[in-house]
Amino acid sequence: MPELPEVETVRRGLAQWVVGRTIRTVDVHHQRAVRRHLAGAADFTAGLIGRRVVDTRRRGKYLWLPLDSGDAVLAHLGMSGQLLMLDATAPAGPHLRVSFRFDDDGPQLRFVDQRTFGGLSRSIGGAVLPPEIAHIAPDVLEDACDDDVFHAKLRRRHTGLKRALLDQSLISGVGNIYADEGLWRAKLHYARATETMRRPDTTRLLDGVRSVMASALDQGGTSFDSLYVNVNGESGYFDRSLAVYGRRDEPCPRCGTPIHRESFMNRSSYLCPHCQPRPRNPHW
DNA sequence: CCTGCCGCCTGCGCGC
DNA sequence: TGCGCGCAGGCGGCAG
Repeated sequence: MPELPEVETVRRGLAQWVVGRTIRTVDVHHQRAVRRHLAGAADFTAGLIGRRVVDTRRRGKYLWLPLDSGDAVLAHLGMSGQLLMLDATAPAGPHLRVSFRFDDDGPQLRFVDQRTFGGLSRSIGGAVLPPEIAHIAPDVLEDACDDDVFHAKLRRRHTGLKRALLDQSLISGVGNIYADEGLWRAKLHYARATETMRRPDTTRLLDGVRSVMASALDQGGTSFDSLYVNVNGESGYFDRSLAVYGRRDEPCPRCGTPIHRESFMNRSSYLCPHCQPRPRNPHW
């Protein structure tokens, strides 16, 4: 499940493999992969051929490849999307959605996505910041992410803390896994009413999210010696760095209390019932 | 305007 | 063995 560290790992891989190369052909193998390109697959492709990739950028879980035309290839990996660099002779595989060939006949860029929640589009004039993601707030690792601004927005909300953390228009890059991990590090409960957050609470929360993401990034960013642009959440840090996510009944690394799994927002939330006590006035 | 819920997808693992 | 179901979950759209 790609969240910010995984997407950033992919972006770094792409920076090595595609910047400076010119697109020769683009094949859309599955229409759903370009559904966000409203003008259709043919239009998506037409504006890419002959264009040179000049950079790689990311905000939150979105990444984009600015082109020399001023447009950009905008990508979201969804639940299961991968951007892979593969030799032309590599087999297509059942989940191949879009493939890019370059005019140097070098490794191809392939968008592979089992569950098809992800997708690509061509963002018109989106090289600097695609207008399609104007509603996405700066992510937790950006300089543009102002902690005071986030705190003020949080206090104006009337909802639970985890819901707010997952709202990409408030702060971006955080998904279910890093939300749970960040809340655990900050010793905060997911149902804490956002309007009751004090500045030190917000500081702890942001510290928690940033630190867990930083260590994930450290451990995810080690495998660029092959053509494979790592997006697979199962590899590397996934098992080692997580304190609570997916660890029901295992001891809390801090206090030993068995981790709880609770259903919240129709998904799993993992927490330590001792370190993260339920607030007196929870906001579900 | 704000909040919260639904639908979109596929593969895996479990219980009967 | 096989079938059905729950689960994984990000996000756009929309209802209230």
